[in-house]
Order: sequence, then C-alpha cells, then structure tokens
Amino acid sequence: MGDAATILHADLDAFYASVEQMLDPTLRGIPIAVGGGVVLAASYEAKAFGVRGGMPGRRAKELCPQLRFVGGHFAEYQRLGDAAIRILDDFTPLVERISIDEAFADVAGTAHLFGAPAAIAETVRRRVRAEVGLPISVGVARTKHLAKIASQVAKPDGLCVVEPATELEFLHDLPVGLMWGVGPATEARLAGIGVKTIGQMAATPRQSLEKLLGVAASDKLRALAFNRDPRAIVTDRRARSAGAQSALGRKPVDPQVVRGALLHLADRIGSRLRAKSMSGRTVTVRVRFADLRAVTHAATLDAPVSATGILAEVAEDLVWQVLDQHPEERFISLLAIAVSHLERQAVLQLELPLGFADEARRPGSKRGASRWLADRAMDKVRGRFGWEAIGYGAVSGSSRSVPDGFRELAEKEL
DNA sequence: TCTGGGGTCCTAGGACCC
DNA sequence: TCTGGGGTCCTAGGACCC
Repeated sequence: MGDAATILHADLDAFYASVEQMLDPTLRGIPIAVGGGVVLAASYEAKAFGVRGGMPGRRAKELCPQLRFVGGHFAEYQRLGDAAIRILDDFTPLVERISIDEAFADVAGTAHLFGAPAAIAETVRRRVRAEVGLPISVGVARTKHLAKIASQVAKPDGLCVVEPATELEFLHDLPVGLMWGVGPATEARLAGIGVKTIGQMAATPRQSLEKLLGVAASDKLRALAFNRDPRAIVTDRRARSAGAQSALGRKPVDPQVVRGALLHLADRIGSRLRAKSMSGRTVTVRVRFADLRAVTHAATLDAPVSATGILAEVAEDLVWQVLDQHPEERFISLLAIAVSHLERQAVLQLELPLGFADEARRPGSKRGASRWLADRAMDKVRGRFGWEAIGYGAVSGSSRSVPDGFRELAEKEL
C-alpha cells in the first residue's frame, strides 16, 4: 500500500432504483421500490421513509403508503453496471469489481497521464453521468477500507477525498457500523461496552476487545480503526463456490417436496457449472426449519461432479441425514445446495469417468454416461430456446420468490 | 422485522498422517 | 504403555457483504 491516496471506490447510488428512474422519467423524484413481495432496491426518496432492500413489500408499504412498486429491468442492470465500471478501465488496469454496482481502482502511477486521483474521480463521475445516465459516488483514500467508507460518506452523488494527513481525524467520529466486517451482531456487542464510534474502538484496550470478539477479529478491526489495511487490488477474482437456494414458505417434510426442490436447485447449479466446464468435489446442503433455525451438512466426494442428477442425489442423501437427525421438525422453510472445491476441466469428456466413479457409491441408480448425455442435450436445447424451454418440474416455491433475472444478477462469474 | 438469494471468510474441533 | 508435536483436510456454524 502506497503512502498517497490513490485508491478509488466507485459505487452507483441506489443502483436498480436509479436505473428505473432513468428509464421512466415519471418515476423521478418519487419513492419507488424495485420488486414486489420483497424490496430488492429502494430509491432515495423511499429510503427517506425507512424503506430498505430485503424488506417485505407489505412492511415497505406501511412505512411509505405512496410507494410505487416497479418490476425490474434485470438485463439493463447488467448492461449499465458493466458500462459504468468499464469507464474505470480507461484510467488504470488495476480495477477490482466487487459487485454489479461497485469497484475499486488503484490509480497510482497514472497521475502523469490523467492528473491527481481526485481529478480522475471527478472525471469518472462526470462520464458515468453523461455516458450511462446514472449517479455514482466515489471515495478516494490510501487504503481500500477507507476509500469504501469515503464513498459511503460521499453518497448520494458525491465525491469524498481523504488525504493521508487527516485519515484518523476523518475516521474516528464515524460509527463502527461503517467498518467492513462490523455487522449487526458485532455492532451490538460493541455497544454493550459503550463503543459506538471507530475512535472509541481505537481507544479500547486490546484485551477488552479480544475478550469481546476473539483475537483474530479484534486484531483485524483494530488495524482498520488505525487505517492499517494491507489489502491490495485483486483484478481477477474467481468464484470458490456455486450455490442455489429456494425459500419454501412452510412445507411439510415430504419426499416429493424435497426431491422436487433439490432437483430444481441441482439443475440450476449443474447447468451453470457445465457452461463453464467446472465441477466441484464438496456438496453442502442447508435445511432451514419453520422456526428459521438452519442446519448445514456437507460431503466431500472422491471425484468432482457437475451432473444434475448426481448433484441432486448427493444433496438428497445429505438432506435426509439432516431430517433424520431432527425428527421433531415437521416443516421446512428453505432448502439450499452449494458446490465448492471447484475445479476446471480441460476437456468436458473428463466428466464421463468421474460420473461413473461417483455412481459406484450408489448401486441401482442410472448410469453416469446416460446422465451426462441427457444433461448435455438439455444444455443444448436451452442454449437455443432459453432456460425455461426444458427442465425438471417447476419448483413449488413460495409465491414470494424473487424473479429469475434477479438470481442471475447475483451469480458470480465462475 | 421474522425476511430473498448469491456469495465470502473465519473458527473450532476432530480425523488422520508422519 | 499413552506420550510429543505439527500439518492437512474436513465439517458445522456464525457473521458478514451486496
């Protein structure tokens, strides 16, 4: 990490909602929420009423009776998010995208070409507004952590530059909740010992903090509180796992329900993996009961898998192990599958013998070869006619489940 | 406030090996 | 006989982020 403020954190403001307001001028200046059953994003006008992402639509309407709900233009979000972040590429190759609407960039060494970091940040903001049509806030500082906090302070539609000489002064009056890694649980614990600001955390004796949060966590937070953040820009981040989940409302523990849901989830994950010639060795399932208590269970296989049928069977085994261990639970509210220990397969055919190897665990099931061929055939049909054209029976999910377009946006590049 | 879906990382404890 | 120490892998759970 250098000794000058050269890290930019660029963050599109209320991204989905801003896109909707750009596309439809009648939505500008009024409180809107993208979504329906669940609020996926809220405009600043809606946030003023306390409406937040993740909030049930009904609750949002209570807080803000005039709230307008709009369906999402998910393909547009992807296109416009890409376009905005791409503008950073014009200033430095050191760009780290961390979500659809957010990225870090390090402009150290490009000052002779484009001017000081603050000037670059202003240019980025102006260009995103002019070329993409969206407001974006930018923080500039010496470390990633501080740049990210600065962009939050800059919102909405602002710029915040933190010079090295004033770092701690800037940081110490801010609430601890702005720090990376301090969520509701940690925030509540800290409040319990009277620590509300980053400065108060910095002033807390190390031992007290360790007793509260453990050695590792307190070391990390103390470092951040003194703006010692060692993280560098990482330009190529690959996903380490791929998963899917489905909220079920309140479903009785029933073999048909479980099998149908898991097949659907395995199908989503399997087709994503196969599209990138990836497969994974560890299958983790998560079962959430009616009271929202969740249990996970995992198995690591001898060979990596990506076939939908095999994934579904392994997951089904694991889920029943969980359910057998909790016979008192009669309803489930969510099922999830995740595949990790991902590896890339140089040749897709590699999956054939691997499929066979895995099949050996399960006498009596269909042969791996025919499954692999069936998956490939299905992938091809979908390639031509779309994902919905063919597949395993629709998941009997809750009426609140989010649009597929939203799920896809959240998927990380494998 | 009991609420969706996709992820990441950390920790503690146990199994197993040398 | 139960006595050492370190490394790696795996699993479950928790917290966090967008």
